[in-house]
Amino acid sequence: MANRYKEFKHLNLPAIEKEVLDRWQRENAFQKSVEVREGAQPFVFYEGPPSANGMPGIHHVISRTLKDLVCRYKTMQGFKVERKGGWDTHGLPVELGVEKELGITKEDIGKKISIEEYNQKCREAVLRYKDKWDELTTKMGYWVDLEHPYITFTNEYIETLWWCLKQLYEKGLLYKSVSIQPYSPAAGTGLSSHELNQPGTYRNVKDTSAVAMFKAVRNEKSAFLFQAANCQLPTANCEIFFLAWTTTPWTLPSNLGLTVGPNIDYVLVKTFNPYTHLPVNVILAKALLGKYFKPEGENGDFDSYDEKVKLLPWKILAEFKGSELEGLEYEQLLPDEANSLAAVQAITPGAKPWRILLGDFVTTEDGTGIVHTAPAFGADDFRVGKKYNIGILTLVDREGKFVDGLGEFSGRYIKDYKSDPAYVDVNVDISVKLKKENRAFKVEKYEHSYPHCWRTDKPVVYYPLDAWFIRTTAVKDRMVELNKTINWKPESTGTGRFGNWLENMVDWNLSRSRYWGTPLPIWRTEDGREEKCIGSIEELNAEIRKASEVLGGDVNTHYLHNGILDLHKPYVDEVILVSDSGKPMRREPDLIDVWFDSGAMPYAQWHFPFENQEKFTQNFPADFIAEGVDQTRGWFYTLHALGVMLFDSVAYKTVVSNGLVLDKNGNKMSKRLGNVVDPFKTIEQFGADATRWYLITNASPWDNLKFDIEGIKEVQRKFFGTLYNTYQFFALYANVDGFTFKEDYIPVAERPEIDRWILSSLQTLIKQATAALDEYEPTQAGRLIEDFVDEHLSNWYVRLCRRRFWKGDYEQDKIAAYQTLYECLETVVRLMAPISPFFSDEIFIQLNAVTGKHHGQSVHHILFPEVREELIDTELEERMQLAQDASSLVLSLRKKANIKVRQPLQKVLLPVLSPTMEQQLQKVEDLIKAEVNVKEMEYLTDTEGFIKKKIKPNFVALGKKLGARMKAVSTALQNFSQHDISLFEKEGRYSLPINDEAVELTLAEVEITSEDIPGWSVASKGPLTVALDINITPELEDEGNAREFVNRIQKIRKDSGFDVTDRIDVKVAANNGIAASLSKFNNYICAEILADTLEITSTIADGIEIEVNENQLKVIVLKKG
RNA sequence: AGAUCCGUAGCUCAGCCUGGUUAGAGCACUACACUGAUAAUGUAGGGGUCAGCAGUUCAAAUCUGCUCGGGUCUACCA
Repeated sequence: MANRYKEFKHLNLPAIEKEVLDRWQRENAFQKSVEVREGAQPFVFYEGPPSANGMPGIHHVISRTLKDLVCRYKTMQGFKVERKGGWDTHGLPVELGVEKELGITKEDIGKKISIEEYNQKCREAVLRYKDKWDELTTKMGYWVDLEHPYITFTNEYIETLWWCLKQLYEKGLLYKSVSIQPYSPAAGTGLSSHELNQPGTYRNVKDTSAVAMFKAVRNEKSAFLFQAANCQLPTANCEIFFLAWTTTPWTLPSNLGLTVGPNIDYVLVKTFNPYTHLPVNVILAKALLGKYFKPEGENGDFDSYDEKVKLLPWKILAEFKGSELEGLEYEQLLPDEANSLAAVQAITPGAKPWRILLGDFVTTEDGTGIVHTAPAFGADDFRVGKKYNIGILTLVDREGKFVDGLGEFSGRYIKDYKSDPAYVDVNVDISVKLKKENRAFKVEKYEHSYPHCWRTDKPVVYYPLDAWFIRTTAVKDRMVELNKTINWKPESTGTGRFGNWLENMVDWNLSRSRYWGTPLPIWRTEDGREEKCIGSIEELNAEIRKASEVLGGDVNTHYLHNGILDLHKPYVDEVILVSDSGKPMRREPDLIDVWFDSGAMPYAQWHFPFENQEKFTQNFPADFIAEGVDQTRGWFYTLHALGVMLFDSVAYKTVVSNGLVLDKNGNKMSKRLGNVVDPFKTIEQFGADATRWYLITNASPWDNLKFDIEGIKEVQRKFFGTLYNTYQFFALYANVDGFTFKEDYIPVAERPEIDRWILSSLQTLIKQATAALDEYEPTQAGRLIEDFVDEHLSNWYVRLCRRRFWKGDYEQDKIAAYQTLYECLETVVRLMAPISPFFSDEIFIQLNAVTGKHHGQSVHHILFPEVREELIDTELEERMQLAQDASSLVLSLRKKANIKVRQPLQKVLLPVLSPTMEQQLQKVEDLIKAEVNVKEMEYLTDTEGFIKKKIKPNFVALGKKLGARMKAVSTALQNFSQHDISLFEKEGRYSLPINDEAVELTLAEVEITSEDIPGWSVASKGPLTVALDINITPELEDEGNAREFVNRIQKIRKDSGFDVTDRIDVKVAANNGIAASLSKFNNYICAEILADTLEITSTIADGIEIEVNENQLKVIVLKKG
């Protein structure tokens, strides 16, 4: 055991961290922190896998600090906390990165580069920055198992994913359907939302838009409309039309419905068709009348309507809600062979098209408030169409041209996909046709923002594509229910963002048309009648052999010998399986959403159920996970969905979602803006500890953080600097006195007031910090620790106790001081260890190296401090607060009178309002006197006429009782005389007449404070008032001089580099006044400055010039020996 | 467009859940002081329509509604 505490020269956090890191590595500290808890209750943590194909940024440091501190804390709480690292390795960003690097596009795959080579490139690229990530992980002190991470592209991982998929398949939760997705006819491929969100894809374009007229069918349901239109007889003039607007007239042949908003007001309007000038009745949203009709035309003269005058007369015939229109039928707009009822029903048996539907998505911002609905070409359309079973028509092929059976339009491209100079816009032709047929109410160019394919620059369309779905909607209620058991931090994310998301859930579209990812393990016959879902490698290999036997030829010959070695494309696609009826089956070509990869990590990280069954059982569900709030609908969702579907369980019990890291101006960090903060540089410069402390204490994790390097500097200076100094102070004197905590622990009750106070505060801190951490509020915990170190420990305890450490002999009081300060330091570093693991460990080790109080090589192996409730003394903490306040008040009075603290003063007057207050103050009297340098404290109790008092209502206590009478009482109290107040105090109660009614008041319901002591200079804060006697007697002046002189000599000692224990001889030349002071206090001075002699003469030759209260002196200070 | 979080001093934040009468810290700035641990600290000073409007209440930074501004997620539409 060392016998001296290490004394540092400077505080150099990065250097200390490097040493600590080396030690951790040497001693396998992380591994050991898990091992020492062998057999203990596990605390389960899941690491959300990052993707290592990009560089880590500062925002990764915050979420990882959060994860790390919780895990460290729980370890210190006695739990066994394993943390398996992981890597997310599939997905589009990887593919795009590779394509960029190789200078190819998706079309080149299979041509310029084989899928095999392409995927090989992806596999290499995906862990490109793994080293950088590992480095950051290590340097920031994030303890996570980097040796055995799970990697999503491995066969084992994928095998578990397949197992999961098969479970879902067997539960009937996996199905194939169409979904409406962005599709680029020019490129012949679907686009992901990621691709659609590339900059520049949304562009303002001018399209031909048309308000088409859909003719209502007259029947029982629609009778009320025809009645309103005054058409008792079926005449040609009596036609009613629904108006619907579209910016894509090419979708009109595929129209199968019209959607209205149930709560939107619609009107039936009598008017003329502006193109054909035929009288018509039209229906549209009331709110949009102004778009089509001028106010002057309302109730205009229908009989003398002139086609040349552009003013349409119009008249509202009826008004109704959208909900009243539900189910009404209309005539098909552009009937043809390809979109006949027979054709529709051939695709969707039993479909009932051309009806009015209700949909919440309808707005009255544009168009007519009636939405032309073509299920194939819009996600909303598809959804509402499905609900009403109106069928689906896709009259445009994958190249973007009309199919056969549409007469004049067949074969024409809906947009200029071929860059044909002779291209004629089919949308215009459709509009012209409508105009001619009295089926267009308004046709115009319309400018709007429309997405374009980022590769071909051609407009994207929404198009039905085959996709596999997970029927999450089937377990929606259960997911909602279980979500309520999850502890969300902050809570609002769980109930709000996540809760709402669950409420509005749609089935999970799993399909991705890509190359590098987990293949969907489903094989199908060509007619789609038979299919097989594969759930393991073994099963696949068995099926491979079976197919080879049944189908013969060279089917699967490559895979017969060793089985399949890589579950990725292209290999799985070469495998042909055989159906039960003996037909060949090919794999469904899709890959699955990478979110499935990460959502299945609780199972796949252990290769469950093929291995580690017990391990899995012990580690599911997680006690805690944490990621950025942007993962709410990503990882948090997929984990939850799979947990519920596979095991009817939550996947995590607590989830903390942290906010974003913005730059100091509140802008999002991006490479483009050049405001990204390099985490390596930051850690290099300021240390991981200060960075972590700053990130955690500056703002709650879920608030966005405005990252400012100045904030880290402040943390470093203020918190770590103060703590470091406190330790240095301790080490300095403990080494001098040889304190090694070998003496018995002095019972706290036997220690001085101030020791009991700091220990009581320390217990309070432990209690509060523990509570905060238990509630996943590390910000609170950090701030509490900070306050304690700064306010209590350093600026009060150490400041007031300084003398106890360097004065006097090594006996009880001094030992008590050492024991107390030691306990504070050691406890503080244990409390802060989870947040800032390096410096705390260093200090802990240095302390423990001498005292050996703990068995353990690291603060991270021992237990978190436990509160000793019996040491908490609230009264003591309160009176110390009084002492601090009183001192502060006296100092401010000194300041006002311009009397420095070194000048002793005679007396402080303190009016006390109760005996308790007096007792409390008496106990801290010595502390106050020493701190403010006064000789006596006098308590004023009999105060009438001497102290001026003030009374005001205790609003909290009185509010409920008085209610509206509060104001009157408040005014009455304001007018109380000194006599009234003292009467009240004497009686303990007062009867106040308010509005002819007596209001009884007790002392507890008012606050009485002393305000003034006539003739004295006073200061007050709350109930505390102090007055200071500022007379300086000659006696006091002498002492002031002596103290000033001591101060100067101490400075010389320090400047001369003397040791704190060196003895000196002093010679001083002083004029008469000062000389008298010095000689009078000769003994005191010698004791203070450790001088054996203090010689006072009239002159000395050289020596150092000093000034004592405006007197010039010369001194010679000599070190002895 | 919807959901959600945020808006308090020049800056970073507390206080809001549970309403109570002078709205607090720290940083920065100015002056003075203290220091035998201190890169600290103390005292004093300037600095606030608590984003805005309306409501509830004896009383609103705090509760409710609306509006504005910022962020994020989702959707992107006739």
